[in-house]
Amino acid sequence: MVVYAGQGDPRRSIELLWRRPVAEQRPGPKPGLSVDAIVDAGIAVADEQGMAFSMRAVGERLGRTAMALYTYVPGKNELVDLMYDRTMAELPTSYPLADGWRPAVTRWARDMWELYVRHPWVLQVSQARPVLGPHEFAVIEALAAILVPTGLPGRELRGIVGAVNYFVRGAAQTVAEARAAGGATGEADEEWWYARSAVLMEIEPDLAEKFPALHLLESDREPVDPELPYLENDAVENFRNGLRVLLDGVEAAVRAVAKP
Amino acid sequence: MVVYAGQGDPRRSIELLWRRPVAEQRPGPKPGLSVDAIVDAGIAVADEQGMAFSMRAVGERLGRTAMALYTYVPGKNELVDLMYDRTMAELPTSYPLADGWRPAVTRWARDMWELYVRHPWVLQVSQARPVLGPHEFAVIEALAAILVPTGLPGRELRGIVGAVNYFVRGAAQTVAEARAAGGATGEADEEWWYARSAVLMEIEPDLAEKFPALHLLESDREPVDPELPYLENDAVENFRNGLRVLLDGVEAAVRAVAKP
DNA sequence: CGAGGTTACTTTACGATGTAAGGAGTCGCA
DNA sequence: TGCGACTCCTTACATCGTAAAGTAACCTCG
Repeated sequence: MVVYAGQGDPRRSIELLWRRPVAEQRPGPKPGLSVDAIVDAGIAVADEQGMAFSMRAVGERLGRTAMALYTYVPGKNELVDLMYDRTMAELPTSYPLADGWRPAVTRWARDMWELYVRHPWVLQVSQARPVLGPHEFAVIEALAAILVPTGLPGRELRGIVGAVNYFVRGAAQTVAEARAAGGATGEADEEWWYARSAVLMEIEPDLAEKFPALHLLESDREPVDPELPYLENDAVENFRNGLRVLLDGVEAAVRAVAKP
Repeated sequence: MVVYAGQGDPRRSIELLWRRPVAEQRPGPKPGLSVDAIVDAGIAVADEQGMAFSMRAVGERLGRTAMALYTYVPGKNELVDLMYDRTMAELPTSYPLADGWRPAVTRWARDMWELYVRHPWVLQVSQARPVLGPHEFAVIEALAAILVPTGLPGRELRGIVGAVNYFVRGAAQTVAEARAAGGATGEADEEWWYARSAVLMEIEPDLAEKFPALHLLESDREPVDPELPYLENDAVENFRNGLRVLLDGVEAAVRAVAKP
């Protein structure tokens, strides 16, 4: 389930995201909950159960029914937006530039990647239309602030920011979903892979000849970290090497601007 | 809804994917449907309604009930796997290398990008655990076959293949979801953006000062194609520039191997 | 202090969804 | 001719987001 950013009333959504203070001293019973409490509960539930968490589960965690949430939040979509933005607050808002842009971007990417792995459901919030919350802005600001001093033009910068973003997201998705799928079925990566590749080899024994380049691609594979499961090792390796290549490309662009 | 690759019986899944021929001349009534017909109908419905299509809708398109499908296909997850692999068959299985790897990879990326935009639901099939169908293999084989002749080592190649993949997926997701969200609500990009940015400016007037780098990032924006809606223009621009940067990185790696 | 209106929260209910269970009809082969 | 495998249907269930309406708590104003 990909959740699209606030399709309801834009004003209500944005006021919630930016925490417009609600008028105090209102008639009626004291609120027993708060938007913050609901968002926290939502994140906790989503971390456990993934994006397919239910409003009932969030309510239950707060000792309420699902419908109680609708007093504070217009619907599940908007709650997810709030959860998304609150999650982004876990990241630093700036990175030291003492050693230049490259280590800074690398650290930004690693932090982002770790956040995705920590909160895999975030990967299922639609990227197309930004949530437009304060912390989402801050995260991209942090990356932009690293790259702007390179002197690259806006067009170039947007391409780079996009590419780094896409890359980190994709790389993280690989681990996150590997874990989620394993967790859901209780099946470890190795078992999953083994069961399938065994059947595959039996049904299609000449795979290696049919896809020679792919076979070559899988050569000299060495575990980066023997503690980690199979697919995760792959993902970590791909993240490191892929990011290096990508940043080499950025370096070329930066050099081209520095010495025209 | 992210759909995880075949969590059911591995043998059944893989036999379906590789179209193990079913014994003919079986007792019982003649099958009125076929796996192929169901997969086609599924793709058609998913293209219209997205990944949240229902088994009932697929059945209806074939003049059957939802339950009729379960005779041919174990469940929705497996059907999605089949749809995914069939979709990958739309792509070329090899690219000419006459002009070197770079234009070939560029074309691969563009073809892939267009496929994602054509079938946005494909973006929601989990990447972590491959579907392991013949056409999925063929698509990665095509990319690998372009890059293997560069002489790069396996580790490096995997990083690059991953990065290109992630990048294309991410870039495509941006357009695809922009369209899907617009299509779902009947709301054009411009309206969506306008409604939100107006409220945002009203509530948080000093955005530009709060996020200076972001503000700079948005500078000198020119529509690539005036026919296209707002967000799509962005996406196309980001795709071009991002891919160029990424391939510059690959070029650096290739040169490093060529002349050590 | 008491009435009236507003708010917090609950109960109930509705229309989706994926799919399990079981039955009705159809056909090949003994 | 009948048995058993097969296709397809009907019915049913749990689960989901959330609409509607009711109840009880509480502030404000007379």
